Amino acid sequence: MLFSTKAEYGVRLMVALGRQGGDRPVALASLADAETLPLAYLEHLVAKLRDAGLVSSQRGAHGGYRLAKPAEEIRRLEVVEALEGPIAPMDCFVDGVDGRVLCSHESDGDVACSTKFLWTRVHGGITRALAGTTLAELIEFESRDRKLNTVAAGAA
Amino acid sequence: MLFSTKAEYGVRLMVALGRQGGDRPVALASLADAETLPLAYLEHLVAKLRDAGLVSSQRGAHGGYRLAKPAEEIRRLEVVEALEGPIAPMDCFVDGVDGRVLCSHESDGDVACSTKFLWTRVHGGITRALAGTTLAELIEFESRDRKLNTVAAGAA
DNA sequence: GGCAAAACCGACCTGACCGCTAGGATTTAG
DNA sequence: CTAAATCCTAGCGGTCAGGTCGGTTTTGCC
Repeated sequence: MLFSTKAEYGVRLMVALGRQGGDRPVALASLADAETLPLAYLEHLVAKLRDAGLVSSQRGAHGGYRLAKPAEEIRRLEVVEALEGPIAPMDCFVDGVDGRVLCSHESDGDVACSTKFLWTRVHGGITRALAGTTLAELIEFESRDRKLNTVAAGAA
Repeated sequence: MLFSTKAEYGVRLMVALGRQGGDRPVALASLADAETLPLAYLEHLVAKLRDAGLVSSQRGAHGGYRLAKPAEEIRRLEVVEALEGPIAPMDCFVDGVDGRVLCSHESDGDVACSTKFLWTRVHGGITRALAGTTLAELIEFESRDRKLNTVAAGAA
C-alpha cells in the first residue's frame, strides 16, 4: 500500500468535520462515532492535524475541533502530508545527504541517478492529484453521494 | 516513503542488466558490484523479477541473468509491481472484502466512499507515470548521463 | 571426475512502523 | 465542583523492510 489508514482516517475526519462544522466546535467522540473509527486512535491523528494548522481545538467541556481554514482552502495534499509526513516516493529522494549508500550513482558528484530522475514523474503525478483536490470538493461529493442536502452548499 | 528500496534496487538492477547486457548472461555479483548493493539481498529481489518473467536465469558456472524481453518492452510499472506487489494507494482500494471496518461508507450498500473515489486519481497518476516509462528509456538516460558510450546503442 | 562459479533456497535477525489501547493529566463550561 | 472534553505518554502485538548467513544444486571447464 502506498498510504496507510492514517491518511484515510484523517481525510474522513476532516470531511466529517467539514460536514458537521457550524460555528461551534465538534467533539471528537462525535466524529469517531459518525465514522465508526476508534476514538483513542483519532486523538493521535487529530493532534497532527492540529500541529499542522489544519484544525483548531478548544479544550474543556463543550470543546472540540473545527477547521482552521475554510474547506475551499484546504488541499488534500496538506492533510495527507500532515499525517504521513512528506510525500517522497523514495528515501534518497527526500534526504540523500547522510552517509548511507542509497543512491550509489550520486557518489560521483552531482549527477542525479536515472531512477531518481524518474521518480520525480511519479512524485508529480501523486502530488498533482492530491493537491488538485480541496476538502470542499470532498465534502460536496459526499453530500451528493448521500443524497442528504441538509447542510449543503447553500447553507453558508 | 511511498516505495521501498526494493523498487529502487530492482530498477537499478534492471538498468544495469540492460547496460551490460550482451548475449551472454551477467552474473549477479557483477551487478551488485557495479551498483554497490548487497549481493545476498539482490538475490531475493531478482528471484521475484524472474518469477514475474522479467529476467531469465542461467544456472551453473558462467551463468547469470539477462533481460527476458527487449528493454523497449519492459515498463517500469512491471518492475515495480513485481517487487512491491500491486500498486494500491489504500488497503480498502485493493481488497475491501473482508470483515474489517476500513470503509465505513461502504457498509451502506454499493456507494463508494468519497475518499476512495479520490484515491483513484492518485492511483491513476502513479500508474500513468510508471507505465509510461520503459526500461530502454532509463538505460539511455543513464548512458547519456554518464557520458561513457562504450556499450552504447550502436554496439548491438 | 572434480573443482569452482554461479543460481537457488530458506531460515533468521534487527529495527521500524502501524493500528490501537490504556490511563492519566489538564483545561473549561455550567 | 464536576463533568466533558482535549491533551499527553507509554505500551503492545503484528507486520514488513532490509539484510545476513549457510547451505544445496546446477553447470562450464580443465
